[in-house]
Amino acid sequence: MATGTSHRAAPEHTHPDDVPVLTALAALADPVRVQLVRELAASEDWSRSCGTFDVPVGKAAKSHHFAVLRAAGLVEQRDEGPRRVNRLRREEFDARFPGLLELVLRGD
Amino acid sequence: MATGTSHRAAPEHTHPDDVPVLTALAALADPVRVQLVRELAASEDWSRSCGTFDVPVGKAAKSHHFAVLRAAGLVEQRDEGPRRVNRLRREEFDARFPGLLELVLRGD
DNA sequence: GCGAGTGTTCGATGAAAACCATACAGTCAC
DNA sequence: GTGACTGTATGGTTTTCATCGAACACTCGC
Repeated sequence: MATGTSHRAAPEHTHPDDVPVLTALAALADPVRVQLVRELAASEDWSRSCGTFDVPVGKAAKSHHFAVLRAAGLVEQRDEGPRRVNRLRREEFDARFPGLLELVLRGD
Repeated sequence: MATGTSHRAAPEHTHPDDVPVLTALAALADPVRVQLVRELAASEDWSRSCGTFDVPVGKAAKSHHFAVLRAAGLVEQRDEGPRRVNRLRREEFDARFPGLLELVLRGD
């Protein structure tokens, strides 16, 4: 086998270009996911693993929310040893849905 | 009693400025409501009563959806005789959530 | 007043989604 | 290998929301 050996299934990603508007809106219409996105936006790319996010739900639910964000083209994930680190797809998502991310990050 | 007599309760409106982001996103994360907003955007202000929108739900559900849109600051309503006519709050909503409405109207 | 037309409210139902606890699958250090 | 750690998958509960049918309220023309 080649180098970079990982026997774990790579997470499935969806590019923002392939995401319907309704999917993007539904993904962002949840307080927990918005909090994840905001924390992620305030961090360096690939600096945060899923477990480091402080949201008031169990880890199973957290994992589910990350899957939703991935499917909405908002988050990219990569395996780094035992943990899965994240990156907010700022530019790609912004190119597809101009202003939307900024709106969510701005807050109230 | 003064002129313009209406014994019907005026619909409660919420100004976009008082709408949380999550409420706005949740309101627009529904296919029926998006269709209503799009049809409304393609019509003149105050030209369409609730019944004239062609969505695949009964009138009870339709009434509910209009209430949600009102609460999200997206729609303004006024009673005109027996019917309730609508207006999309384009500028006010756009001032509060720049780009969001345009995003939804653009479609996919 | 009466009847037709329009829209809201109420109660109930069904579907979707969030959530948890548990069990499982990798990765790493030892 | 064993054990600690991290995240995913599964099964089941709870909550939320869209929907409908029926009843109600209001307006208007007759």
